[in-house]
Amino acid sequence: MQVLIVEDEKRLARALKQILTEQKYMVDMVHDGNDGLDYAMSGIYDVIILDIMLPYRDGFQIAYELRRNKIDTPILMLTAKDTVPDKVSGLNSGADDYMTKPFAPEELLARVKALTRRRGEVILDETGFGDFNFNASTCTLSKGAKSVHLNYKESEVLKLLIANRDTIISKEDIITKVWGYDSDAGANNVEAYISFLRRKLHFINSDTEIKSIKKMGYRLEQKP
Amino acid sequence: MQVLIVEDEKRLARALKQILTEQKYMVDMVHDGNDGLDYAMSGIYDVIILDIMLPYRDGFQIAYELRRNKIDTPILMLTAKDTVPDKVSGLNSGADDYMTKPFAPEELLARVKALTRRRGEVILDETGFGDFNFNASTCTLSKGAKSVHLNYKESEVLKLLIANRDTIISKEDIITKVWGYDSDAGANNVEAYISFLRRKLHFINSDTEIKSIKKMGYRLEQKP
DNA sequence: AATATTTTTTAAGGCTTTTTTAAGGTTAAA
DNA sequence: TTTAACCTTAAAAAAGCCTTAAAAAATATT
Repeated sequence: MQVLIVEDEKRLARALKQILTEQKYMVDMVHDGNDGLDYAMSGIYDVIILDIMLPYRDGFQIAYELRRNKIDTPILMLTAKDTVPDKVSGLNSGADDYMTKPFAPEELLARVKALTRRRGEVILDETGFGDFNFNASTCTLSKGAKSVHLNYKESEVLKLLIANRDTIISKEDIITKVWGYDSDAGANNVEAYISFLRRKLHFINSDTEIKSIKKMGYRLEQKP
Repeated sequence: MQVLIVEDEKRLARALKQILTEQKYMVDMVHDGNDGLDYAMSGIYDVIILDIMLPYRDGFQIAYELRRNKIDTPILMLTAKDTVPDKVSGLNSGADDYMTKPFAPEELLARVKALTRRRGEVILDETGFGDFNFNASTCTLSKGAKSVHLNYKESEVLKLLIANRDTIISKEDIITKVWGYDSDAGANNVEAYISFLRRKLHFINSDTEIKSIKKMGYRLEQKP
C-alpha cells in the first residue's frame, strides 16, 4: 500500500511518514507542489496526503490537475485553516477527504484506512490459492490444522503471487511493489524471500509450489 | 512487445515500468545516455521511451545516432519542458512522438500503444498459429490437452515466427531481434532453437511445421 | 539504555536450466 | 553429383537460481 505525502513543512512530513511507515505503508515524501504533481501523476499511489499551502503550486491546483488527467487516487487534504471556504474548494477540486492540522495520529490513520478501503476491490483479509489459506490481517498461512506466521515481507510477496495467480510475476515487479521504487534491493533479495515462503509452505504440508521460470519470474502452481 | 526506458530519474523510471508491465509489455530500463544508446542499438525494442536530459549523452543525440544507424524503433520523447524549440529539435532528431512531464498513465499507454500499433503488431498474451496456442504470460505452448513450457529464447523466437506468419523471416532478423545487434550469435544458434521448437511442436502433436527456405529463412506452415 | 529478539540483507557454494558450441548426418539447389 | 546450407544432438560452458549461514538492521523487552 503506497502513500505519497506532499507537505512543505518537513518536520510534519517526517512525522506523518513515521506514523504511516509504522503501519507498514510504503511512503514517498516530497516538499513542493511541482514534485507533488509529478509524483502523483504516476498514478501508482493508493492515497495522496496533500497539504494546501505549498511552494510553486498549491494543493487545489494539484488535485484539480490530477482529476483532469483521470488520476483518481484518493486525496486526503491537509490544512492549518479550518475555514469553510477552504473546505469547499478542497472538495470541489477533487479531494476525497479533509483534515485540519493539528490532528492525532489515530485520526490520520483512520482516514487513510478509510480512503484505501473505499478503493474497494475488497481488501482481502482471507485469501489463498490451491490448498492453503492466508489471513492477511493476522499474517497467518495455514492448511488444515497446521499454520505458521509470516512476517511483513513474506506476506507482501505471497500476496503478490496470489494476486498474479495466472501469470508470471517478475522479480523487478516484486521489488518495486514490495521494496519500493528507489530501493536498491536486487534479485537475490527476492530469491531469499521466495525460499522462506517455500519452506513455510512445505512446513504446513501444502502441495502448492512456487514455480520459477528462468529469466521471467515466479508463478504459483498447485501440484497434484 | 519490448520497451526500453531511458530515464535518469529512477523513481519515475520505475513508475513508468510498472505502468507498462501491468499492460504486459516487457520493459528494460537504463539510467544514462550511454547505456541508453547501447541498449537501443540492439534494435530489439518496439518502442523507446527517451528522456531528454540524461547524463553523458542527451536524448536528441541518442535519437540522432539511432536514425543514423538505421535503427527505426519508434521513439517517445519525454521532457519536463514544454517549449516549442524543444519540440522541434526532438522531432528533427528522429523522435516519433513527444510527451511533456507530468503526464497521466493513460496518456502514456495511449501513446505507446499508438507507436507500437503503427508497427503493425498487437500486444499478444494468448496467441497462436494453425492448431497450437501460445500463452506468452505463462510461456506455455499447447494443443488440446498437451502442453509444454518454453524457455525465454524459445518463446522469443516463436513469437517472431508467429508475428511474421505470412512472410519469411531471416536468420539475421531473428538474431538481431532475439540476441541483439552486437551479439556474436551465428546462424547455428538460430538453427538450434528452431530445432528445439520443432521438437516441442511435435511433442504436443501439432501439425504446424517450421518450414525452412534455403538462403532465406523460416516460415510457419500449417500442414493439412 | 542495554539487551534480546525478530526481521532483513548479504554473500558464497552448489545445483539446475539455458545457451552455446561443435561435429556428423541430411537435404535440396546448381 | 557436388556442395553449401541446414538439421540434430550431445556435451561443454555460462547464466540463473536456490539455499543457507551469518551479519546487519530494525524492533521489542527489560
